[in-house]
Amino acid sequence: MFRFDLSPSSPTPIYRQIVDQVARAVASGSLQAGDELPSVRAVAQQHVVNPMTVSKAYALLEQQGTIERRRGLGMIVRAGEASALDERLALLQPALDHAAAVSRQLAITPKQAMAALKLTLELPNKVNLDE
Amino acid sequence: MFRFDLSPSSPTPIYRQIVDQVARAVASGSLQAGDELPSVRAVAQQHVVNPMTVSKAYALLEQQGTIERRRGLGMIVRAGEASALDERLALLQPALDHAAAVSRQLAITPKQAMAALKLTLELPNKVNLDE
DNA sequence: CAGACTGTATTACAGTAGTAGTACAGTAGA
DNA sequence: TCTACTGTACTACTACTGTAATACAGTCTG
Repeated sequence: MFRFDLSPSSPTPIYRQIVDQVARAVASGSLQAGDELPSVRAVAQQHVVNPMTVSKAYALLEQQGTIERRRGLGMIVRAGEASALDERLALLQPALDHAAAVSRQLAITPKQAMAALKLTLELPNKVNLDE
Repeated sequence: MFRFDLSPSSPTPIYRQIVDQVARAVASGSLQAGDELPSVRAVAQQHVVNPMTVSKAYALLEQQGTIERRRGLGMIVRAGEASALDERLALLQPALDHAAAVSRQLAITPKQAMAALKLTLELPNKVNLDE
């Protein structure tokens, strides 16, 4: 069962985080057509958010054709295949653009920024706050 | 004269972007005590935002002791010295954490993500959207 | 059928961010 | 003094995000 990683302190709204994470999971192949997503109530309870917030995200995803909402049954993924690497990289690009802009603003050299990212990427056990 | 790089499409509120960018510029030494910041009206006009939004950011910065607001004269930086590298890296860390989380969600390997960041960092002429 | 789950609808509210427009007060220079 | 800049105050508004509580409708299982 898919697991969301929601960060209330992020400037990105909760519902947006849900939508983005499902989109990414589909792009990466973690989620495939036919997979089930956790129920509105389960997500709301687990992440201590209002069910309507989760429902709003799922409504958007349904609108995009990514999932199908089934009253009484829950959500099912409808999207097709995982994306190629270049498409996935395009989805990563905004985050990289931001990190690059911030490092420039901080007068951090590319080399230093790269070293820091390398550490961040290689510490999967570290609790990373998403978004 | 300091130049802001504001992105209306970012989830980060405009006033927050202003505050963050001044903080980063001070940390990097780009802005030093005694430097002047552009006026509320100039920033508002240039970036097509309401002057009160800019004023709000400046008010926060004054509250933090980073700047001094002078009616009729404009803003002056009051903060002290640039930060050491490790402090600057700490300011970059949230952006790296996010990029790392997104790359994981997209099943992009560390090597691929690093290569993409390298390209992003080395294209200063590219129009990077901040935040 | 009852119970336990599923998603939805509804209403009203609160907080945050941002806005428009106007006027006031302060500063500096001609 | 006038002009052109400076920041602020104020009011009311809009848009967005998220919430609480409740009840309804749908599905499945024992």
